[in-house]
Amino acid sequence: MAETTRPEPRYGNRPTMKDVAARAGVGLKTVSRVVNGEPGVTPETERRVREAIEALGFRRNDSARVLRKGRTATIGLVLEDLADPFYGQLSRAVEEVARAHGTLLINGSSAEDPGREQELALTLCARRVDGLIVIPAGDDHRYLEPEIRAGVATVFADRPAGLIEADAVLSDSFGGAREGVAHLIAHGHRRIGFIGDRPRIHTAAERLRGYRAAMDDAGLPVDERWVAPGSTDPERVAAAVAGMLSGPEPVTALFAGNNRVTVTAVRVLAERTDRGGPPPVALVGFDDIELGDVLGVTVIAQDPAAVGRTAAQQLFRRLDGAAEAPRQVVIGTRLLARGSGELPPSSR
Amino acid sequence: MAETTRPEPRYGNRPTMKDVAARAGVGLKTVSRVVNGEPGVTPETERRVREAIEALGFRRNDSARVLRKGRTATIGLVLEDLADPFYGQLSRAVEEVARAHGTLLINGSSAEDPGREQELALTLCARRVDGLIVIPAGDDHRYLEPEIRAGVATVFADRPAGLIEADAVLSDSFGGAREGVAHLIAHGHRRIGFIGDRPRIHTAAERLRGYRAAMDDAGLPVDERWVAPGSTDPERVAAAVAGMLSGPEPVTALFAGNNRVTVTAVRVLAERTDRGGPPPVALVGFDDIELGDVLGVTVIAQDPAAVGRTAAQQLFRRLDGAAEAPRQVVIGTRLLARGSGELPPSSR
DNA sequence: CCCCTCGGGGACAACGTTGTCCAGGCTCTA
DNA sequence: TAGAGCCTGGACAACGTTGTCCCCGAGGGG
Repeated sequence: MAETTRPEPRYGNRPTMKDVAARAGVGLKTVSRVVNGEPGVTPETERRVREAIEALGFRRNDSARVLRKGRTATIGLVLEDLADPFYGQLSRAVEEVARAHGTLLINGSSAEDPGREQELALTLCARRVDGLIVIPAGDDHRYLEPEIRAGVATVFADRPAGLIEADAVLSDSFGGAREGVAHLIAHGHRRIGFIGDRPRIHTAAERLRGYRAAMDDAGLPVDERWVAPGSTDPERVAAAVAGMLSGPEPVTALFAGNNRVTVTAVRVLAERTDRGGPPPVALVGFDDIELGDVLGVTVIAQDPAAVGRTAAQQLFRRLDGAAEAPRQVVIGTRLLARGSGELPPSSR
Repeated sequence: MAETTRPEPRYGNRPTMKDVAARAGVGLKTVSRVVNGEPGVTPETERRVREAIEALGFRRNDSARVLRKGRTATIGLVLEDLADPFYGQLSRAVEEVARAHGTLLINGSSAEDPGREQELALTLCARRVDGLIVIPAGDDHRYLEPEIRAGVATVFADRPAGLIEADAVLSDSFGGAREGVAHLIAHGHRRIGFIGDRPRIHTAAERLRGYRAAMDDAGLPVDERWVAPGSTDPERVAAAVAGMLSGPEPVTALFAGNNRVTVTAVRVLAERTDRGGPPPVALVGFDDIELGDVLGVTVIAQDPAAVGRTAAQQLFRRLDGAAEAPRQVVIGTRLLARGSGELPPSSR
């Protein structure tokens, strides 16, 4: 027994090209030629090889292929939570672009945990993805520097990179929020509440900045009790809404900083109305929600598919060798007026 | 120049263990020992190796590792459309189980195209995933037989496998639909419409069967004009709804066969009501939708996360060597009464 | 003081594929 | 008919890692 290694079940003992070659009575390289559609094989030989492949149920081992060729034809996408429709659509758009380039996509969720983001991104690098699209959870991406230097094309989406220079594709959070709040002001509101995600998150900070800019543009003061940045946890959001609507000078309108906040706000406001309670409160949300049209919720709509598509296209441009300086692309937002944002201030 | 091959940029010339070994002044295997936390390395040597790793930005090449070890620590998930919240949640649940097992998940969308399902599944097999979870788009999975025989653990989710024996985790489509339709009957409806997905899809057929069973249980006849299986395309669904609500004997209630149909139905019915039109129509949908509570839509709720989690757990049981006969697990559904399903029949 | 043991470290082969190079047989032409 | 290609097919090395085996040096006991 000269046999040495053989560690485990070994892919359940799959046939290799060598086995196919033996069965077809040809050389190893000839099988490789057939499998890869390379020229230089007689039809008769090819037939024999294909027969053997069929009979043995052979399938080429891509790990070995990758090792030899140096390219994996794979890109990675690190996102926040696949169960969030926003990221689902974004991911899907990336997948389609990848597919068009004959490339496989691996996506994973960071669950908004910077540590997990890093772990995931580096795992993907160890698998030697050709490129990486990252939707940041953290705000320090220096850990990616060695990878980028080693040739992993990297594009950030939805939020910019932290502490490194890199391509990024973003939605216009600042402009969108400013427009949404201005819309409320145009409909007569003066006391407007802002409920957003943690300001450590770039988009959340930008939206808050847009809110303040719109108020400032109109010469309106901002009472800090109207501003509630923090987690998107439904309980926290519900409490914030309740807080802003109580007291001597309640807000007459709300701006919700993202789709999860909007959903909770809609729910809370609906309960309030069901109880035959106080007059309705105007609402504009950042990012569209499903059935928003039916519910009559006015939103600043982002285009997650466009963000994903654009990021993927930029990534493939880099993979094709584009070497310009890193650039930021901003995807515009659209105000969809559906009723909730056009309510006049209640008379108290 | 004895150098021969060197095909392409080669991962951008990443350092290998050999480079690390050279820099640290140790043997190749010693680096491997450090990287894998194997015993038999002096602290001093380990320190030198780690320093070299850091300095060079070395990261182990998992392709080579996989080739050598024979296990990829990767599973694949073939689903229909990642942008659909149902699959997003399912995928996320699978991801969490995989993560707990130190395994990476690769998911891809078949776009409901059987050809794409097969292409994707076989691509994943070529990458030597250890296991595969498939949400079928097609109804013939014999193409997977060689893979399964070769040792790829395979579990089907949401829909059973076609023409092969395999584990499957399903929602109770038949029972759920039957319960939903019975609910409408209990609220006085006699003419109930069914709008579902293409009956080639197993779950769609089961739900239609559940509809018929409930009608039959109550001794009610089914007019074939009330039954509209087909695509979930909004236009088709809208037309079907319109058709059922017109004519001399319109239906007084609708059962929607899945979340996409429900969404369109809600939208169409809302428009009808906005126009101050005819009396409301009762609606029960299969599968929950976002904000269904706010909208007051009665649904038969599935638990996509439970389906995904259960399928993943079964997969890992197989990977751990479980060898019982293939088995089907059925996850129950829950009726959530929220108003739309409790409306009485309109008096015309 | 010598031998034996033990433990750290290194040489080597092998995983399955693909790129290079060459051998042999064929055809075509001078 | 012989020489010059051309076409088919195969031998071999290399990709980066890990498993096996062995060597060498230090330390302890006889």
